[in-house]
Amino acid sequence: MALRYALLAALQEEPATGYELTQRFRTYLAHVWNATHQQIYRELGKLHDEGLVTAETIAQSERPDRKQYRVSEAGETALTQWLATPQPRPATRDPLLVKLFAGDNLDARVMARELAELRQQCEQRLAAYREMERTWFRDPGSVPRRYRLQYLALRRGILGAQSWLAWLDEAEREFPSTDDS
Amino acid sequence: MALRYALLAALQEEPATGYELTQRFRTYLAHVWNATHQQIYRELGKLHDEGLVTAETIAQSERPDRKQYRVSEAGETALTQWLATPQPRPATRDPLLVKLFAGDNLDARVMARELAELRQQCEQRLAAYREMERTWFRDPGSVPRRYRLQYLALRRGILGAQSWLAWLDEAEREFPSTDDS
DNA sequence: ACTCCATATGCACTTTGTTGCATATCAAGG
DNA sequence: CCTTGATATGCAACAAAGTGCATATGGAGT
Repeated sequence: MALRYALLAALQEEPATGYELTQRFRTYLAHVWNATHQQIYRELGKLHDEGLVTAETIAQSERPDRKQYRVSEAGETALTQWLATPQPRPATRDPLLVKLFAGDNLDARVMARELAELRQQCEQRLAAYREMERTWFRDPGSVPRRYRLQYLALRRGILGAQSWLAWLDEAEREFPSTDDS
Repeated sequence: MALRYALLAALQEEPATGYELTQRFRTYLAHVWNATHQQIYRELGKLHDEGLVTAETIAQSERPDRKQYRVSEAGETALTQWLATPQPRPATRDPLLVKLFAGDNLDARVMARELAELRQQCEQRLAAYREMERTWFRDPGSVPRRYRLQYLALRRGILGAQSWLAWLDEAEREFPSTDDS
């Protein structure tokens, strides 16, 4: 359900094509809502059928045609309504933690490698978030509200990554890395 | 995919009925993998069809029959194999953060209420985790490995909840609660 | 020449999770 | 007496997300 509203919100910031939206979801929306291009195109089609967005085809020589979408009035109404509805928290489902419940069948070296990979991923993400923080939100007080809210989402990404790193510090004591990378 | 392995891991700790498993998933597995009883029964059926678990029907007077499942050898093999396979991290999809990207359409009072609810939820969960910590893991060093790993999962729950509370401290500055509860 | 990558859009199939409903018994409380 | 809640198991329909594949062009690198 929320994908469509993520799309509407993104389109409201600026009209875009499916391709551009895909890029936004990969970059500065990755810590908020993940979606593939297939999912995005599919949902944009539905949104269009339901009249929540309008489409404009832009012909290009040298490149495939682009379809630019923008939010319709009905779309804005739908978005506003959804915003006012409290959303249930997403359920936790983490395969890594599931593994911890397998006890004796769990190989410590395999696990250590998986933890190392996770650490790398977290560090990379954290670095990317820090980079965004530096470039766009150097002085969060002077930023207009719209972007201050986005900064809050980014802050969540940062705090989330940090909390995973803190957990990894504990987990790596149980699964010491053999360090044969 | 991971649900079945969560079931196998849980059954390996101790054979159980779908009903008992449902209770475990609701209590001390809630911070690891969420599943409803419908999902659990369905997956147990598949697991049985595939020979990864065996079932024993226990007739009860006064109560509906129970079907107790236990992991078969094939099941243990499948579990071990899965454990050795690195699992991709679950993608972030958070409707609350999506809302932050809607900018001007987002009502501050509505948001403040949603944050308050989230805070309550986090605090409740944290208290529940702390309780588990106290009752089962008072001295983590003296606990056998199998349960030390479960404690690690619990630690993740605790750190996760704390990191959300830290974020809420920041978010509530942007959406001050009117405190008319 | 050939391959890879970016641009640009999509369909079809499968898996996974959600939601509503169904059934049967017993104990406890109003 | 009647309802609610715990015990105990499931089916069916639907929604959401994942995976594989398809197509078309142009530029850059080997």
